[in-house]
Amino acid sequence: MLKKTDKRKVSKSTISRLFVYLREVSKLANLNIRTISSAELAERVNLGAAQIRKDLGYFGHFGVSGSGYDIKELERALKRILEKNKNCRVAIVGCGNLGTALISYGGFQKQGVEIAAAFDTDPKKIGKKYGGIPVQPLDKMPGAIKAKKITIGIITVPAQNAREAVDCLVDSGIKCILNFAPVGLMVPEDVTVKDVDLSREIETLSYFVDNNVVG
Amino acid sequence: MLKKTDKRKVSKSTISRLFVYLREVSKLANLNIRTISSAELAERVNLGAAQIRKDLGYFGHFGVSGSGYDIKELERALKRILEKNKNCRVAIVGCGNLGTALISYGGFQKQGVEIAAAFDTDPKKIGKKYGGIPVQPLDKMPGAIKAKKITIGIITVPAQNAREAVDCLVDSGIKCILNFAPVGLMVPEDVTVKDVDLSREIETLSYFVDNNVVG
DNA sequence: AATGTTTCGTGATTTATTTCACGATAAAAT
DNA sequence: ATTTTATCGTGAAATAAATCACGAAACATT
Ligand SMILES: NC(=O)c1ccc[n+]([C@@H]2O[C@H](COP(=O)([O-])OP(=O)(O)OC[C@H]3O[C@@H](n4cnc5c(N)ncnc54)[C@H](O)[C@@H]3O)[C@@H](O)[C@H]2O)c1
Ligand SMILES: NC(=O)c1ccc[n+]([C@@H]2O[C@H](COP(=O)([O-])OP(=O)(O)OC[C@H]3O[C@@H](n4cnc5c(N)ncnc54)[C@H](O)[C@@H]3O)[C@@H](O)[C@H]2O)c1
Repeated sequence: MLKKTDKRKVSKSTISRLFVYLREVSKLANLNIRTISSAELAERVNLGAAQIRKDLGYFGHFGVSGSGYDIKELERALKRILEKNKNCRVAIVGCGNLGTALISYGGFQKQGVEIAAAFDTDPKKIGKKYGGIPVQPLDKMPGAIKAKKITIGIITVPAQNAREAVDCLVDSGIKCILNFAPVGLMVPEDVTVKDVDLSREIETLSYFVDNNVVG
Repeated sequence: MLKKTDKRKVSKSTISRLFVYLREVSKLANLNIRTISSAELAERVNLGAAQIRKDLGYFGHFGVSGSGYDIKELERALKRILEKNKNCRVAIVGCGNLGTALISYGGFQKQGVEIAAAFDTDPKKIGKKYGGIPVQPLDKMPGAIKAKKITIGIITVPAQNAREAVDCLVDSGIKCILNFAPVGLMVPEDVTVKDVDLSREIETLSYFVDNNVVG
């Protein structure tokens, strides 16, 4: 296992891929398959075999030369690396089209992601429930975030309100934000923002369609 | 301007950032600001100034030494590079939580992205309309895609139905797919798939929260 | 007109990420 | 027991992307 100080040497993309491996390996475990080679796993997740071996290599030796990886063992190892025992709790800020779609999505639970609170400024929405989660006003945020041990904020408010949403999350002690609003957000050094810009994804794809270039 | 054959030298990330620059520059144009330096623009979009200059450099000389970029001119140039005059039409496959959120989203229009058709297999959904778009069965897809000149397919069906959705899109002539289902999709060589894996984004973020490492 | 200041454009450099390639190892076969 | 085969783990090489740094160009000031 990697020492704490070495963790920053493992790239974000590696970690992100480990979740893909875990997902696939869990699927295989349910099918009662015993072992898998890096090449077979690579095929299933559309990645290179060397990539998989290298990614795993940062954390230890999980495979057996000649026969590949024991699926149960690999699953256990990945769960340990990714701390998938520990649930992660998130708050949704902005209960519109997208926010409510996320709240209503059943798939997060299975991945250990719990939507633990939802916020909105619209008085007509406050008090409503989506997927059992009541919509609260912003001034309840600091308390709720602490009480529910929420560590991630998800911003699904219109771009022009994103500033307010971020400030409120940061003031509530949140250090990690997933932002769907199409604006660059300025945050303190110790806060991480990951942007998901869906319009941009589509536009970028469309550029490559029109130019017949595989991106 | 870059020759057609050179386009594959421009990275996907560069193209993706150009859309960000365009968005910001359009905003500035509306505020009647005349010029901006790469450093100021960089600040606004949370990127490096050199990055911006380099990205633009692939396509021509748009700036003026000493005074920066003329905003109107840069906006025009970016629109030309990105062919933002040409609208891009997409089809949504799977009108559940996420699919309908996308259909109902007003922001795509502004970015020149038109949702031109929607499909589902659920008989209860077929015929319904979301944001004015009627939900059609899968067997109408090839015809609708050709008739509406749709070039991008968006997959918002459950993972276990993604295979069917992809096959149907590919058979309808689609070469570019944005996939929200958390599965690796096998497609022919000439088809591009961009995955948007929201669970994975959250999980990856959460890993870095817990480990106090800024990703 | 000369001088100082700003900012671009871009080759060179650095950093990050992926892929290659092969020795080592373990299982299977003879 | 030896050979063959499969497959890992990983340093080295290749590729891709971001950042630096500086000459040249344009503007501003005196
Ligand atoms: N819906 C989509 O498919 C989609 C696609 C791409 C991008 N986005 C982006 O995601 C964000 C949300 O989109 P949407 O379609 O759900 O918008 P929406 O208008 O349907 O919902 C926004 C919600 O945020 C609430 N809100 C406004 N200011 C707030 C604040 N300061 N604090 C808390 N809540 C606040 C509003 O009351 C509303 O309920 C937008 O930034 C949008 O650009 C959405
Ligand atoms: N909703 C979210 O916030 C969210 C978050 C992360 C990932 N996702 C992923 O996005 C996808 C959609 O999620 P959702 O919550 O909207 O699911 P959903 O169950 O609400 O909707 C899925 C829709 O697809 C339709 N469908 C099923 N098979 C189909 C087929 N072969 N062709 C056309 N339509 C078909 C269903 O009838 C249903 O209307 C899933 O793969 C999910 O894992 C969703």
